[in-house]
Amino acid sequence: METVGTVVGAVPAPGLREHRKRLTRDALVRSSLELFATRGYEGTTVDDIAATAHVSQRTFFRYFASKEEVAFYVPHLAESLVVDAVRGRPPGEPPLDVLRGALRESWDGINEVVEQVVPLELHLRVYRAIESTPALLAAHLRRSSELEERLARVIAGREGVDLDTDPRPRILVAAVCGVVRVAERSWSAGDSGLAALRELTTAHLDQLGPALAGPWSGTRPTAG
Amino acid sequence: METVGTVVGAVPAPGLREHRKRLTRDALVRSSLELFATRGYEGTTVDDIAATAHVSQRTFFRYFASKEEVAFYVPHLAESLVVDAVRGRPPGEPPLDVLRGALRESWDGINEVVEQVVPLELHLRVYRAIESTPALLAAHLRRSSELEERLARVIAGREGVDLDTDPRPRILVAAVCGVVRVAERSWSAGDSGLAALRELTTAHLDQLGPALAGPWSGTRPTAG
DNA sequence: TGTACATCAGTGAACGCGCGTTCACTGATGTAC
DNA sequence: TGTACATCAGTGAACGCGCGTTCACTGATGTAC
Repeated sequence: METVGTVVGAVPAPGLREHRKRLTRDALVRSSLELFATRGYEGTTVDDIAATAHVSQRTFFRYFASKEEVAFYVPHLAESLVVDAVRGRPPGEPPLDVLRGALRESWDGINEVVEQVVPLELHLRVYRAIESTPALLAAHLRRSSELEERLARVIAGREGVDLDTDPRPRILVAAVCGVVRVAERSWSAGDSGLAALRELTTAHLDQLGPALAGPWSGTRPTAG
Repeated sequence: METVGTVVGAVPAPGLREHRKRLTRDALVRSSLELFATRGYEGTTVDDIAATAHVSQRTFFRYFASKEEVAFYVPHLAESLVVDAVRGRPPGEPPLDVLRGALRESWDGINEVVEQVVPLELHLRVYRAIESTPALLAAHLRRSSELEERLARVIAGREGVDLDTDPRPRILVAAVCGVVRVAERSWSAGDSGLAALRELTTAHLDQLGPALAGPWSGTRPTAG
């Protein structure tokens, strides 16, 4: 059943012990997400997760410091890709385009990384549930604000400005992430897939300028 | 010691029972904030709060559904003022100016409302601590996202656009609130008062345009 | 290839803790007459 | 003004619950020789 980097894999042989750790950890993540998706986050206890993954509760806490941590393991992986993408944008590119470009080029990589741990569809079901689960939404927003800080740091570095005296990096990132949040939120209300989220995000980003410029034309934004 | 709308007050006589309820509730809020400010939020139990306010733990839960709720009682009051201010802006004003104007004119009212319940200085100490207390920060951000939704609804109504099909109200609000968050965050890192937060917020809002326009001039934003 | 030892993933059981709830109750405030 | 009753704020004590921790332990993997 498992094909996680066997002999043919391009990654260095992990050693039996490391290999088992990865199996255990992925089993915990998968069990968690399956339970969250079916019974809900609040309706799932750490004991449930451990039992479903066939390990002791004690073992769960060797891998994850809290129930929250396992819930955001997959988003955590995705975030690193976005930060890396920002770092890799061509020098001289205007900062707003840097963020937009980095987001656009991250999607496929995120897709891949997620699939290595859990079925993408399962991740999406849980990701959608974040919005309607107060504890998860709160944690998600707090984590997002940490991501914003990381991104602002990278942007400031790229642009050669001082984050302590120049508020523009944090302001830019806050505005862009705010828009991304709006897209996330609208998306989670429906039942469409990742492609829809992608399109909604870029469409919303294109509306940032028009939304700030006023007064608006009475009926519809500039781009359908 | 207490001068909460005595005989001379403009508000209708509250009745003895209602009056006592208010005293109890305010005592709970004040006790909470004092404990949060000294021992920290995590270091304070609901039993501590009840004991300090000289009521039973049972009574605490008659007034507040959770420890989180009492922590955000004062911000909750302030939010209503901002929403009302948005509603009261002159018709035809461009939406970005509506938000900026509403924020600017809310400060004094917030000040007053807060002082009616707890000393402003105490509120500020706790408000500052939000940023460094993961559980509080998470709750604050989730609550802020609810406020954003309320604001977007009001803006959409004012502008006569449909919130379900036009993303601009939510996008505008998200961008502005994102910037306000950045100001809050910087402010909480220092030890200045409410006036400083006020100035920082407006200054940051003025930087929203420049931050989105790029590439940035190497050294400093347009306005110091 | 084989033996001896070190490391460390996993165990199981028990516990501390604080949140929030439930129960049956008391006594003060409000109201009807 | 006085009495009878209704309402409802507050009580106290006990509890359920799940998170996250602690303890002393087992047994598999890794390594040195």
